[in-house]
Amino acid sequence: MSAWTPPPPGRHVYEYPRPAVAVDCVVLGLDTDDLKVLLIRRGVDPWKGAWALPGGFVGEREGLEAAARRELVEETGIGEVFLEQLYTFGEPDRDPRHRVISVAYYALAKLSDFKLTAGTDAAGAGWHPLSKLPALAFDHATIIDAAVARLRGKVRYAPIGFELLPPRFTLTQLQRLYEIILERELDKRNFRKKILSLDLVIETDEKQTGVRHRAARLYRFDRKKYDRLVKHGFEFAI
Amino acid sequence: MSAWTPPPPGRHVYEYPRPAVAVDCVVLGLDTDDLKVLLIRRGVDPWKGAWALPGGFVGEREGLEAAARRELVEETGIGEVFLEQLYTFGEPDRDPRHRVISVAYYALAKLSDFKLTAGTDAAGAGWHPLSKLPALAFDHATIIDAAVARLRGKVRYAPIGFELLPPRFTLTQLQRLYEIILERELDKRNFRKKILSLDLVIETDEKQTGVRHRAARLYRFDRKKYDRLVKHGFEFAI
DNA sequence: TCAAAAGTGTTAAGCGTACACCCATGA
DNA sequence: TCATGGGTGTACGCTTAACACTTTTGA
Repeated sequence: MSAWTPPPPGRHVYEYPRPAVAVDCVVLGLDTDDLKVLLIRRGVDPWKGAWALPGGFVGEREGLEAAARRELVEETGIGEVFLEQLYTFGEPDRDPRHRVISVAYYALAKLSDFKLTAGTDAAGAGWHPLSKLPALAFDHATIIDAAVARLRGKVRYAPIGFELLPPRFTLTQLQRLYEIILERELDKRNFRKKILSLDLVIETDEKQTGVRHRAARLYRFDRKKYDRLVKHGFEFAI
Repeated sequence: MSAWTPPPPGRHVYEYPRPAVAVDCVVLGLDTDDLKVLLIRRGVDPWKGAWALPGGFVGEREGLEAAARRELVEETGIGEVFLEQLYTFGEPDRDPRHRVISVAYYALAKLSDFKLTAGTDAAGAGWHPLSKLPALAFDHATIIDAAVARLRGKVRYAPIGFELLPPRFTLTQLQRLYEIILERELDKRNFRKKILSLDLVIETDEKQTGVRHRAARLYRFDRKKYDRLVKHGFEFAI
């Protein structure tokens, strides 16, 4: 940036070839027993017909996160989700035709809010388990790996897991969430003790419904309290 | 693969003005009792004469990290340092004249290897303590904040602190490093116990020199062993 | 009444924390 | 010999980890 020099006379900076700038979104959702990622089917070349991350080019006067949210709504109908910048991918040959730099974002969605059909739907969008992803366009498999690594790293030190659950959840659901993301089993009693000792997950007087065994109590995450504690130096940790 | 080709005639995405893509580098170094950042003086408008991060535009067929390393060498003479992508800043108005998206990197340098004069030198580069930064060009103050936050967060879970020290260091130097970065005092005995228990910092038979009190033993970080442990699931933590 | 998951306490080991004095060295 | 930092151990409290049975509910 600091090395920018004015374009020489007679030429304008816009005459130089510049990379195109895109955003791509890795939307992760939690299913019964695995994480899923939302993919769309590409309708145009290159990689026509392949599965790809939702995304697209950044508008001329549009912020990066704004572009990511716009693409998410346009291509998948998803709005109002947790969205965070992940990494910027800019290898010169990641797009076979011309230089495209992609600012990747990852989003955490409550799967229940976005029930697409299991594989593919009319709009060409579908949830795919991370364990069996189809062939993906461009370097999108790498981008997904980075998103999952970020989630795994961050879920233990930040209360982002709740973004994957409905507003009211059982402690067992929460435990399953950590087990799925961290890929290891947790002890039920120790988990509950730990979670409840943080005093950020508070019990409601509601119970689980539509279940054919003893109904569990529903809890909710107290974000206001969390925000307050963070201001005083509190650090969340599981 | 294929080189960039000029836009074909007619309506095409490439006719639209595109953001320029730059890289900026936050180079952090550890001084006796604070962290310093390497700034250069801008020679051109906008912000002519202001201090700014080293950086510049990404070449047409150049990777992002490659661009960051190139700018670092060109503008400060620094090569061969720890360098990691930080965040991409793309607010539409961050550059007053035209759209520039900047992929920020942060680097950790051994200050001793790059002794510039305390404030400014001939080349217009200088180390500035984070506690009294001059007025900075563009949103560079924000970028520096992000770099420091990343360092603070990461230093506890990854052995990146060593990048700020010479290859042989005393345990007191290492402790000071953590104290400066984390902004809190640590207990000497507990710190040593903890560090040595990780078994990644190993004692050499050398001693500190040029010091007017008892010379401390020098240690080194065993990166090979660390890499080996990481493969088996080990997690570094201070 | 059975199947399925909810809910609940105790103990032992390991880890973090607090704390103070003698030692080696160069000026 | 003095000033400066180097180097060392122990005790206490808290956190983590291991572990199994009873309860509730709907089918």
